[in-house]
Amino acid sequence: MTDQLSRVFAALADPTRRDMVARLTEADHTVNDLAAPYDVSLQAVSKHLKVLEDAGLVSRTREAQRRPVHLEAEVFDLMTKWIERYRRQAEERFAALDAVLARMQDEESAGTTTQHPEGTAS
Amino acid sequence: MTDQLSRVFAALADPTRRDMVARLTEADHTVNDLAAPYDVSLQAVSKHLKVLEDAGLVSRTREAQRRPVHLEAEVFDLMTKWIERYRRQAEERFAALDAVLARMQDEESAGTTTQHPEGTAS
DNA sequence: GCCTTGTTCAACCAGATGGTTGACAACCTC
DNA sequence: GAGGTTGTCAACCATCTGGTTGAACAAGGC
Repeated sequence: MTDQLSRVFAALADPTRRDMVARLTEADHTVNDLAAPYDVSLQAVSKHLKVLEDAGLVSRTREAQRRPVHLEAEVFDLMTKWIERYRRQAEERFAALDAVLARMQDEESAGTTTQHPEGTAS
Repeated sequence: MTDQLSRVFAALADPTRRDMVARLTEADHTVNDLAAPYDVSLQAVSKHLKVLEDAGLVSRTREAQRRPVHLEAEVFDLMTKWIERYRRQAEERFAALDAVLARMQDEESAGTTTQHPEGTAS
């Protein structure tokens, strides 16, 4: 799992980390700050932050003893680009399929052998 | 990791699974079909498919001995909704921050005590 | 009924992940 | 410099993950 896209997806696969990211969209936070709502050790939170940092989702600077955590929102684009690309491709394909089905339906009701009346079908 | 959003992110955190999804946007595939390009056992691919299925990203039907795999593209929306929500929130915050900084810069150059000439600052 | 094709289940293994506790580094304050 | 704050590093542990192999199951084809 070396590529960044994988790391970003993996980082967001954890609810705690997603919650951290959500909170970081509102303001920068220190580690203690971030850890407060969760019922885990500070060290565990520090580990989560490392995962987010390795994925490029956050950055940390130094400010006296504190290490404020800052969201790097541009990384979201990596994901949305991937998702949108394949979503579009899938939608085009499904649209084409629907068109084919509709044409088949038309041909059937303009029809050859079938004997159901045309108005009752849902 | 019980919630679906986590499962979807986790499912796409693997390059092999992302590639499968990408190929499934073009056409449905059987398991054998899907497995062909990868240098792993059929069983491993079957496991990957289980992960994708549990995440709701694909569905499988039966067709003679075959088990065609079909992409369920709507699940993408789950992710894009999450991402877009927080991306927007982050962008708004950063924009507000930029505005504050700009105002501070204005006030400074319109200036009280500072004695640098107004036109040289980048 | 039996063989072939397509797929999954079960058991196992190495390595990653998420958590813990304890030590310690870096920095402010007194 | 002693002492409190803030945060990380190291070692350890249980569980999950992605892979393997071998056996089993399901649905036709013959």
